[in-house]
Amino acid sequence: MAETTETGLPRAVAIAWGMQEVPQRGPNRGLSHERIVAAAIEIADAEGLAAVTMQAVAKSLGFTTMSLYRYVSGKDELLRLMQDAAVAVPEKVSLPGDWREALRVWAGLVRDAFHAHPWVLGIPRGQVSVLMPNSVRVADLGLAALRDLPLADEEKIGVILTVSQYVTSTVELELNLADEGVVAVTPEGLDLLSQVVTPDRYPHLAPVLLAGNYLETQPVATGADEGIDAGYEFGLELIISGLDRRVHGQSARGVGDGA
Amino acid sequence: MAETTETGLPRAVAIAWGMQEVPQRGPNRGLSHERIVAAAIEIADAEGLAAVTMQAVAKSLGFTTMSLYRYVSGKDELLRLMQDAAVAVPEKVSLPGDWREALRVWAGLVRDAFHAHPWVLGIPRGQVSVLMPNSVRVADLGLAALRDLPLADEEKIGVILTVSQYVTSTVELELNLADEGVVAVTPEGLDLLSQVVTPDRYPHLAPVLLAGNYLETQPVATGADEGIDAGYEFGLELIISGLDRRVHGQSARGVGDGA
DNA sequence: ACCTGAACACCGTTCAAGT
DNA sequence: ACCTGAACACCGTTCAAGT
Repeated sequence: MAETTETGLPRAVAIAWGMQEVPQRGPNRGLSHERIVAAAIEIADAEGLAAVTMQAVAKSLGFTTMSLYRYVSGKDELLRLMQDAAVAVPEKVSLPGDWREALRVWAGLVRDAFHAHPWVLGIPRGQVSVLMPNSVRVADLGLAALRDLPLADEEKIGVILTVSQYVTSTVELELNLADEGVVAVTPEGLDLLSQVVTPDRYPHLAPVLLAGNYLETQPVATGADEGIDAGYEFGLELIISGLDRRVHGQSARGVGDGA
Repeated sequence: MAETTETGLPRAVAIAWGMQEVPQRGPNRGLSHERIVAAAIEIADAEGLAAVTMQAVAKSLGFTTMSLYRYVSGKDELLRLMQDAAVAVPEKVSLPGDWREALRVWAGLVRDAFHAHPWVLGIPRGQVSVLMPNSVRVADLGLAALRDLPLADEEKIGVILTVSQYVTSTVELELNLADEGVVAVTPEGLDLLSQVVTPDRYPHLAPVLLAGNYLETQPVATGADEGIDAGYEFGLELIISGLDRRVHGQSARGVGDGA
């Protein structure tokens, strides 16, 4: 459904790759896709995604709101461009030789990008394109990390999708907790809650909640990042471990070679 | 930061558990939290999240927009209540004895819930509470699936977080592709793209893209669900496999120290 | 007490007009 | 050609007023 240009690509993709030429010739007071996206990102970094309105972006550039529409078909398109620009990864990246370590580094790069621009996670979904420049770059790096693994291309892509999805949702959860604040639950609140989260209705969770292990596991409470990072690594290692096992041929099928 | 009621719980949590009493006595023409949330969900199911405006919800109930504000502090709170109500899981669920199979079933329940109300994924983040009724229910079931596993409570919670996060992002990706449509890329578009996604700049991805394996792996193109489901199961099995290995005492890090 | 009516500030987007 | 000005339809939310 994404509007396709005469080039056969979604407009945002064409723009991001610099293929959507701005006609030129005329006054040209200096507006461009790049400047618009950069201004929008600056606002998002400073004041959050909600502050990114067409009027605010235009104003910060010294233009009227409507001038933006000559470069961007609407706010949706601007958001897509912002999203891709924000998940940039360092120009030079050297990945370790061991695929497990390389995958950890790669996951860390993705995670860092989200930490640098957390508002990316607030962009309405259904607007991500795997064909945008930075998505392509990240995918390429991911495949590089798995270079030596005896897997089919489709499987490698499956792995990097799984890992990047995992990283995404981990950061998302992290941010949710950070501003929702488990702190919002006072001891009295917990007391009240335990009247309704009873062992007979929630036999497995109730004991954990009462022991304080449920909310404590949701980090932030301590203010330290330890809990968060531990949770992040826990899941990542689960995936890596599962992949390791699969590669060594001892999944459900059977036990393989002794290599 | 979430506004806390005098009960010591976030307002949305109190409402969802039925602890936020509506004062009563007076005209009372029949509005209630439940009816408002149900009406909003009906609109979201039929026309998408964007169609859920305070005015639309009120109108569908035959009330004025402002009447809603007596029950709900604002749209944010309404969205939180909708979210929790939407991820409901069947009343009676029997999980298989084997934890691997139980985890698969559990993940499937979560996945079904998102499929039934895909707009849930469009709700702005930072508004999820793990203390809402259905979240608690789902967590309880997840712990039930892991009942017999020799893991600490914190670790079990880590596992169900990892799995539910994975399921969430899988469905999200799936929906993105469904309405973004890889179809939007014509053969000419792919041609154009290959001029910029070159083997020298993207050594690992370019060959895959040219072979058609990149976009094909992103399903939908075929219209069949096979690709999607295969991708979903691939990642899930990776996690389960990793967990299995961990439980059996041989993590990826210490491959050397045999079982 | 519950609900309404009118109003406010703001948003994305259009269109015709200026240079 | 690029940009502006005025205007439109819509949104969430407020406040004082009705019953």
